[in-house]
Amino acid sequence: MSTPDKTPPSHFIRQIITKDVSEGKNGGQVATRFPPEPNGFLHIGHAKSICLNFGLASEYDGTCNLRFDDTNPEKESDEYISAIKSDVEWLGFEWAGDIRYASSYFDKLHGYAVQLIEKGLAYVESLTADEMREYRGTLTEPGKNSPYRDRSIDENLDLFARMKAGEFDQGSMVLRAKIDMSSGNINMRDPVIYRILKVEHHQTGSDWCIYPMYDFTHCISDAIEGITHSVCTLEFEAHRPLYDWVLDALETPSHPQQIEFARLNLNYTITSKRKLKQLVDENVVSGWDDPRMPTIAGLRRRGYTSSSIRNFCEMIGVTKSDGTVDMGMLEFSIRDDLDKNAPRAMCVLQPLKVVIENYPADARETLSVSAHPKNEAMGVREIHFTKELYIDQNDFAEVPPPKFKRLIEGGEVRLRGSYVIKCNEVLKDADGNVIELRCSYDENTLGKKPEGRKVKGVVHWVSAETAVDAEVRMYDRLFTSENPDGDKEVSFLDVVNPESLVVLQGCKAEPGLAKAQPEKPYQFEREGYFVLDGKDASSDMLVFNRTVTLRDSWAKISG
RNA sequence: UGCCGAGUAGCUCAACGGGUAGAGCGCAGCACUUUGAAUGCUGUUGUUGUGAGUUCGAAUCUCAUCUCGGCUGCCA
Repeated sequence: MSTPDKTPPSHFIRQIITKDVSEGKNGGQVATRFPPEPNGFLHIGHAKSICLNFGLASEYDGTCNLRFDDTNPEKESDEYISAIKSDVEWLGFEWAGDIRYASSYFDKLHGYAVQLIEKGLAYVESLTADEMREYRGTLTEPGKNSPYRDRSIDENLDLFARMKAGEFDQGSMVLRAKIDMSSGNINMRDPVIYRILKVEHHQTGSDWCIYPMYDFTHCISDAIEGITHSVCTLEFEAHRPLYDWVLDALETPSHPQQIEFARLNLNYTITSKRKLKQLVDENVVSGWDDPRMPTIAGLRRRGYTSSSIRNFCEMIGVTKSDGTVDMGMLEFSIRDDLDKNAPRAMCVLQPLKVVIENYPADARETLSVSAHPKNEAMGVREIHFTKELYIDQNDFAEVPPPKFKRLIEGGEVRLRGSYVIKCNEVLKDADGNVIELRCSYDENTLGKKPEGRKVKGVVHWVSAETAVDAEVRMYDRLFTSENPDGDKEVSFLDVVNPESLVVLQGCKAEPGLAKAQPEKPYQFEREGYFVLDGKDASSDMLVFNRTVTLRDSWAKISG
């Protein structure tokens, strides 16, 4: 990516912070946080938030905390915590100090809840969940006060203490903030702030049987950590009045400012942790890190680089309008990166044998080919020219379509980095399938244009003698629908692309590819960008994942 | 028939003390080319959701109206 002296474009959050800093608000400091719930893997939408929060912190010379918002032990687990940590690190960000956990504030949170009760601003509710729903009213009708709303402070204190002590059954009581049952904002209709959950917590074990709700926890956690700008997504907009209410009601160390931005939507993909989990649980994909998943782990295994993802996040901007980004943008950002940084290699995906009739059977020439056409610093690689070669089946046509410029019977083509060959004869099997091409090479065309004619086509190839076998996994978008989630009649599970993974066996790779490493991408010339699979490749079997194809204007011409 | 938010090129975004709209992606064409890639050049599309008003002048200010999104978990 070309980034010289390019200041990042401003957006509304940068403007707010710039203004705050210049006015000396918060002592001119900036402190943000990225607060995932450990209930699934992070996805590309989280990457946007991570880049925003950590990016803002570093731009303003501030800090960004990584805090697990772990207030619902029923859905959370430790395995997600470690996955999230490594995703954030891989993206290239460093959190300030130790990792934070909302659960480590449980004592303080409990104290604040007691403080709220003492101020007459919270009460213990004994209505059932169903009754509470009825009392809450609807979007167009106000709610009505609970008969338990006016319990005395002492009674509330006693009841809350006994909730904490485990005297009551799960679901029998909750602690509610006493705000306004007629508010137009349903979040303000006496929201629940503590519930009984007789569940072990992955961090605090069996210390607690009551757990604070998000709205109560998040703002206080931010305040405890001295967060200055609490950046979150649009769906929390209606929660902001509650965020502010809690902090105004309590004597907290600070009062951060919540700012909402539009979450990322990408076409042809889903960014819902719940649905992503469903794909994993129902074995539609091989796991959270399946290369087709829009998770950070999946993109990483697929061959995306962290810088391409960071770049993408900068490219799409930050606003309050809820739009859908074209997949093409993500693909642009990875191609842009890999075109510059991935060494080139040749790999024949669907081999077709080629025999050079005028080349001696026992000869072998070693050719030095540059690893990158525009970057000599990347060095050279060695490939071999021998009597028997492979080219791709797609690069030969018995009946060429219009404008076809690869190999045809009687025609010539350049073998990339090598000689021009001519196809003299086509051999077929009993079913009429082309199984071998008998060709001749022009010995005067190595590094030279052929004399007296023009050869337009260039084709990738490999020596049958020195090529190494490989499995290549051709990945494509996971869904056939632009908006897999958009149709209420059709489940996203029904629009999974059956060709999102096509496994090619018996591919022939140039010998240097035997030393491929995970996360070290290559461009397979004329095919796309590929990377060794980090999980399934072994010392005796190369397995490559296709990250993305090359731009393909031929596909547009040929349909 | 509530509250909140958003509506600028196909997509993502700029234009922020009012002066008839720009970029990236995409797309098209040309050049170059031992990747039908990359690169370079050129070009493309907008009655700034709509209708009024203020003004010499409005994407920017005012009013009205329409459309879309979020909100009725003891989820986050």
